[in-house]
Amino acid sequence: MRADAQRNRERILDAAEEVFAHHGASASTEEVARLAGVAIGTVFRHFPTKDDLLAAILKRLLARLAEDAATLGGADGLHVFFRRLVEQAAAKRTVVDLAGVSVPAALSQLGEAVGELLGQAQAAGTVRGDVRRPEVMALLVSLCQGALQGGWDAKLQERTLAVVFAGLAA
Amino acid sequence: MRADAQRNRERILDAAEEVFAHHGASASTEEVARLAGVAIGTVFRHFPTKDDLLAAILKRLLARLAEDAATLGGADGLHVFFRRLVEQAAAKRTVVDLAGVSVPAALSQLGEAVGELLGQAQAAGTVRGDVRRPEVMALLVSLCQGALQGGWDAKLQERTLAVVFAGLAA
DNA sequence: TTGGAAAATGAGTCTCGACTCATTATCGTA
DNA sequence: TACGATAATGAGTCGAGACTCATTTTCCAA
Repeated sequence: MRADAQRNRERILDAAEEVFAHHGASASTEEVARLAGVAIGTVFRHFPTKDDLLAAILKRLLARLAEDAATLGGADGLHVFFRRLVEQAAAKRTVVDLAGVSVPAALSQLGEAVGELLGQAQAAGTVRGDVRRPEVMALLVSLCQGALQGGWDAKLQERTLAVVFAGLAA
Repeated sequence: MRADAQRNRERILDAAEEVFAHHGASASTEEVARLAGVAIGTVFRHFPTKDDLLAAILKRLLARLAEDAATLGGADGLHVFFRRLVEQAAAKRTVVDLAGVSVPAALSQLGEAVGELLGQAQAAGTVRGDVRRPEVMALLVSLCQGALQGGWDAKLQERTLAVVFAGLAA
């Protein structure tokens, strides 16, 4: 791949992340091109359809999250991760808005990272032993959705998470 | 209002509820008109913009939910209501998909009904006393969002709700 | 019954956004 | 450097869907 192509690809991904974070997945490809400083045709050369573009940034984002999760650990790693994700969701629509686009590989990667955190929390006795990964993921997704849509303030977020954490606790 | 106008208004609302439930808020007004058996112009005579139509069915739906909540009560009324709502969310996109449209009056009506259920559950000792209405609403909205998007099966729904109920419990 | 107001009709307009492609520019190799 | 391959450009096509309005139909009060 030629150097300019490589450079533009990165620019487009960065721009797309920014644009979709602010205006949701319904933002136009044209807007992405403008922010990236390339012509619209260039965007479509790299990502033949809008869905391809969405899938690409979603994959990147999920990978980043999984990586983030992997650096955490210990008794309250899971709790920290929950809080961090919910906070981000309120600010950035991206992850949340993209129900339609699927990137199975990236998602399962995140799932494993969360499973790891759950295991550690259970080992430390911070979380009940009979809780399993699927419901933890379900709660995570739900809370992100809710935070985005509801426009929670810090207080409400804390109180809501407190209820969920209590439910997870031993 | 003339009799035919009244009749058509009802038909349109019913059709809209059906259509938006299945295909989400992005379904076309034309589709609604077709199902209602009226011309597209008739829909716009009754609801000048698509948002007006969405707001109208959302208002209806929230009122129905509030009414539903009002018939419940006792120690586990809140729990029953949670479960019922989450189940519906998985089947019908309508309530959930409509983040953008706001119908403050209808929403606060639902809020009060939930508050009432919460009060009763707390009086019965089924729910901790320090839980307040806003976080209960936040959890309700979040779980509906999550259920819709995640396509939960019955098992997962039950396990997820179990965690939340444990968090609410005394 | 009938006249006119209210309502319905649906073909047509308009906007917006995804996507194309002939042309032009840029890169990297020989 | 020169040149062919690769990439970028952006005006233009296309389809979809919200909304309009001149015309026709329906209701109902007198």
